[in-house]
Amino acid sequence: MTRKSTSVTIRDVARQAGVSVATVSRYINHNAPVSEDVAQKLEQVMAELQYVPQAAARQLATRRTNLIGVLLTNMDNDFFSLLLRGIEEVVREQGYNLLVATYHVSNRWQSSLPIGPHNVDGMLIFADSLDDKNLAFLHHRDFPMVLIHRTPPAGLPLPCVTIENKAATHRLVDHLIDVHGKRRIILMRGEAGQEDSYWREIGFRDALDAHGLPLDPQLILKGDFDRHVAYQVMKRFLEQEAVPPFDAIFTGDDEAAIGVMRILNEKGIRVPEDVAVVGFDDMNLAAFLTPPLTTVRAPTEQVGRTAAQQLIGLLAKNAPQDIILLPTEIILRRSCGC
Amino acid sequence: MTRKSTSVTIRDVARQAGVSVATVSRYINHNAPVSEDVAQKLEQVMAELQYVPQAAARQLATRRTNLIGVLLTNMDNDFFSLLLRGIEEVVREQGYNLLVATYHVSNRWQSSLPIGPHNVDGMLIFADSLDDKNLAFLHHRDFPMVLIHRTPPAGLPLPCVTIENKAATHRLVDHLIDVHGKRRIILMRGEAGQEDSYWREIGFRDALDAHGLPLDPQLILKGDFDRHVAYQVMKRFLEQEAVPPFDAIFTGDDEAAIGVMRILNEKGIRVPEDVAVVGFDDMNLAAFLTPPLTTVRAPTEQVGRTAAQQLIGLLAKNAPQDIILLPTEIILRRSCGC
DNA sequence: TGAAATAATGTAACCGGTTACATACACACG
DNA sequence: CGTGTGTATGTAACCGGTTACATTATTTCA
Repeated sequence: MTRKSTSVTIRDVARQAGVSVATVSRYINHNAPVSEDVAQKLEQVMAELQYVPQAAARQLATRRTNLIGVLLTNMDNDFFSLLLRGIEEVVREQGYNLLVATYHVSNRWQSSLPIGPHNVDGMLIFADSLDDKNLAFLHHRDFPMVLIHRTPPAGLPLPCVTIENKAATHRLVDHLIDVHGKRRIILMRGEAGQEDSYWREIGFRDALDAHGLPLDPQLILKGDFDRHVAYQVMKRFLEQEAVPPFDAIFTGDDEAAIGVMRILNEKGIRVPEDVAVVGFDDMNLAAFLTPPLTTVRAPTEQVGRTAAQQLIGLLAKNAPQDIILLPTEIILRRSCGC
Repeated sequence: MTRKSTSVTIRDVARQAGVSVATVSRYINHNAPVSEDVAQKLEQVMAELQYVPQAAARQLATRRTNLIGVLLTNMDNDFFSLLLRGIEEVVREQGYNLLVATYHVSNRWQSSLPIGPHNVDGMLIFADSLDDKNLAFLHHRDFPMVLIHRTPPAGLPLPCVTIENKAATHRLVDHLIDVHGKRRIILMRGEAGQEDSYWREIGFRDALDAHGLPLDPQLILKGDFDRHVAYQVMKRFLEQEAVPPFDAIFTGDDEAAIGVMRILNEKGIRVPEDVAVVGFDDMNLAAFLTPPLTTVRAPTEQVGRTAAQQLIGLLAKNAPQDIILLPTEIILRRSCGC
């Protein structure tokens, strides 16, 4: 019994069942009628031989991979757990498989993309994981893509799914000013170039403008959406010679809020009595911080689901919606003084 | 310019460069020397044509997919964010791509596995995502697999990576008894059949035995490693006619601890003054709960990395270590009374 | 100087599916 | 009874790479 080493092929099945490979293929894919007795015979033979079609061969022949790619900037955040959950759910329901990779614009050393037309049928692209040049190239090749938490660059009509950042931040800052009487609010930015960070800043500035409040450049810090960075930056801010007066902090996102609240606590500055702190995202932790964090709820799982649906629609040649802006909602907890 | 619709192939490159496809293939894979001038010409032509080899064709020819599969039970937990992070890091470094799927023993309706030998070169299997029958079948086919948070069933010498559950739980319960004088400790189990849950229970019982304490069956609850389930179960427990006395709760994992602490808070039962609460995992949240949660730190990201390394070792025909038990560490915080 | 070894390249079979096209057969209809 | 229509099936080309084997040119060495 010197088996040919490799696995059982469609030809083995065909031979065993006494039919041609075409008939087997047709039966497997249900794309042509097969007589009842042949069907039964095939069913039996396939079970007996434990036959499973080789994905690569099928992909080569059909020029479809049945794979959806997801490109993330990194996975260093519980945020991605939610996003992936939403994506995975839809992808699985629709009979696709999921290829996950990380990549970042700044990865100059990486020659080629881990996923792309050679690999997957379509691709979800998170934020700055891919630069405009690559984006343009792939779009020119008619490669189906949906952007997540990023709007398309000028001239590239790519569908995208993101969240409402500006108005929510505006309202949150309004709340700090109107309800709690705050006047000197620190703005903590996310990573440079990050779109969420950009729109949150615009919302922040608009709110200040609307109340005729100036934005003191000394009160602009850079938290990078990272708790450790935020901790260090805030520490340095507080340990300056002359600390500018401030009565509230918009931390950019919840991760940064965690770092900020820790250093405030270490310095004996009370939240919310001495200073109000607000975040963005409403991640799992937010409600459990001390005090519970006032923030903006981002429907991250829903973003994942929606983006996956859009992409799979694209693959079925459905015209996509250009831009989907999912609504966000202010969550008032203790940390702002409420 | 009526292009043949599909993408540029290795034959296009060969023609354009005036060499044979074999030479192109050799140059791309660096598995045979190519003269300097041909190399330069190819470099130029490939850049010009933006050539990227088709993964499916290569997979078919080499019978390697360059893909690692991960099978999870679900993604409803920040736990998986950490696990995937560790896995992804190693997989990327080693030049593989990552296919993520969810599956569960109980999914009877799903006919075939989303990932397997037809799909990937090897596979990481988390806990109960795959049943013994499938496991045995795949192992019989010499399919490279590594189990995560699960030891192999009898007779199947599969490598596995998991954490030290029993001793850590034992020490944690010791601590409750010895340091804080607890005598009536509630045991909250995880999902039935889950191996972590099993060993934690063993550790729990051993600790009680070692102190000559009986385990009151009334104090055994089922939290399913889920905050909502734990909340409801604990609620029902507290709303019984005659609530059995208790002075501490081992919640099984941190997720359950969250649910338990919430209902205790609602009922006006103080932690740790009235009752001590301890968890397991030390997830991101644990340190931020009120009070901060005493728990066991599980090196989840490290588990992911290690499992991925083992699997990739297997693919390179390295003999794997049979069972890798990563150490855990007790983290004492406020919730136990410390 | 000629035989043998070495280096660079080409030819064509092969991986395991899908599918266009051909074929064979049954049945209906004028 | 010949022709037409429809159904079930087979044959073989094709998808786009890899690689065994053959071939040619160049160098080495007895």
